Amino acid sequence: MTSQAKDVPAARGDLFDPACPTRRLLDRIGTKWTSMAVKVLAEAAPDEVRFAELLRRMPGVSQKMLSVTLRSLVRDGLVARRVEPSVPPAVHYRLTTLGLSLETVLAVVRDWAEAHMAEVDRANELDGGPQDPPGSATV
Amino acid sequence: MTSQAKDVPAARGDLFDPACPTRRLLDRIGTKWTSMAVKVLAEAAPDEVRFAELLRRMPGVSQKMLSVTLRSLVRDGLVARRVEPSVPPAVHYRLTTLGLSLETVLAVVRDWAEAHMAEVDRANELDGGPQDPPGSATV
DNA sequence: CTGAATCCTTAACGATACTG
DNA sequence: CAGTATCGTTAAGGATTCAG
Repeated sequence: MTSQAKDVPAARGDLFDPACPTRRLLDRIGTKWTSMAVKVLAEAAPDEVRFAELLRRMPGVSQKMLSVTLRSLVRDGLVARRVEPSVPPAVHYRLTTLGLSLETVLAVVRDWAEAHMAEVDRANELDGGPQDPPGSATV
Repeated sequence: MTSQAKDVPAARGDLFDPACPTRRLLDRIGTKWTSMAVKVLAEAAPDEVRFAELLRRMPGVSQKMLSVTLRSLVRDGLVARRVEPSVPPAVHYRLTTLGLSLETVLAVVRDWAEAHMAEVDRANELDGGPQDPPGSATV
């Protein structure tokens, strides 16, 4: 649908490319439950975690969203899915090597967030708050 | 201001909190143009970059989205905005110290993306393609 | 030049109900 | 137990227009 444009400049670096890997990665880890799922699976690693268990360890997630999230992760090769042929069926999930390496990245994101998001919050409060900080040309 | 709640379970880790800093950070850098804006500003640092220059260095972005993106970044204290009182006005942007530290995180994300997104793509192709890879316990 | 305001389309997300 | 299907809401994002 969108791939047969005439020329698609692509300009300077591939970072501006619509197929920029960074952009696409951010699209994935930016979805609401992906990072949490990866974290929970990483904490359990190398053990597997069952669907219902993930549901329990991810407060707020619905079955649908967990299902959608896991399917994406499996499709991306970040999570492995193993079905135990019993009744009722038991499905186990675990991070692949690739998924584990991604967890490392998410850990960096987490560290920054825990270290600096309070600062971000403060900046926001000053902006919307009663204050009129000197030097702010709010106009 | 947010500290006088009754108990706020906070359960295991604050990572499951709806106000989880990681989740909120991902919401921000997950927006389409934020990471690119930060990257461009980081490349130019410590120099400032004007609005029109950013527009040029971020192919595909519209004036509206650049404006929205920059406003968010400024609100979050990640970017500083300086207005030169001339006609027509010239507005300069630069990363704050906080913004520069975030760029470090984004660099990690970028590195992983460039190193591993091809693998993710391959996993997706195998999934939707004609192949039935040996050893994949898809069941 | 720099931005804000408006309209529209798309997709993520949540709630719910149903199936093997 | 582990999903899928459907529906409705919401918000991100793009195109365009107007203004200081």
